[in-house]
Amino acid sequence: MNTNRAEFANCKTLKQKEEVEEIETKMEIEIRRGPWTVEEDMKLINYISLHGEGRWNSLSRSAGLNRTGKSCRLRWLNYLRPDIRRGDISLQEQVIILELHSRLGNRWSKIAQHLPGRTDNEIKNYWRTRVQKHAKLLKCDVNSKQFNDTIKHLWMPRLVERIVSTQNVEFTPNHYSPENSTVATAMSSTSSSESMGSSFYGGDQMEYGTLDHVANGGTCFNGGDALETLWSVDELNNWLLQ
DNA sequence: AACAGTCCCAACCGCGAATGA
DNA sequence: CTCATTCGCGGTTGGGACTGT
Repeated sequence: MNTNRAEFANCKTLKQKEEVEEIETKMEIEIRRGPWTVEEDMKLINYISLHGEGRWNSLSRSAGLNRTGKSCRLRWLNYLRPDIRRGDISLQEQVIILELHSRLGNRWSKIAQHLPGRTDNEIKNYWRTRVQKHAKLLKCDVNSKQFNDTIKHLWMPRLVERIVSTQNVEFTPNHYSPENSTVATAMSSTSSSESMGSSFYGGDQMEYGTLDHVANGGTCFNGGDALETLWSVDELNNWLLQ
């Protein structure tokens, strides 16, 4: 025991000191879990504003937070970051989520990259609470071809129709179809932002505008109850039976 | 008003990948 | 190269808010 004490006292490297601190921390302080307090938030914000992100475990200790590095990282990325966008998922964002999910599956962080200010957690929650709810109502699996077709041929066109009409863009039925989509073009006609990359619809070789363009573009619509007001369950079921 | 059921979202957990010693 | 640590992702859960009876 005394030998260890002496070793601790003599340790010189940062790594050694961090290890000692960690041992002492584990012995003396209970790691906090659960909801964050305002005080904890402030500590994290202040520390990151001075020292930047990264090295979350040591950051947690240095900032005087009795939290795991993981917990700090999550709190920062999903809640405290200054560029976080709050509020309902807009209609444009819904279209992007549905489209990207059909291509990428449950790769939430990849999908989130196309939605500035939205976190993977938020998109994941949206999918689970809103989209899966509709699959449940229709009594089909969320990953089934049937449900994917519903999204592709009914849900997305309706969303796009609503976006276009809200933006007062001239709309014809040809503006959106899964096989021949000019949706992004129509939707981005009021947008001033620059195109940033990925093709919007129909696979890698097709060029119908860009998702990022849509995400960044124009007016932001409140889409909170959009799914529920686009159609009734009966209407969906009738469509499925066709 | 009280209770039960459902919804929603912040936070946690486990695992694999990346990085460093 | 190996092992330990850290990071990031996707799945899951707990509990407060909301809604219906």
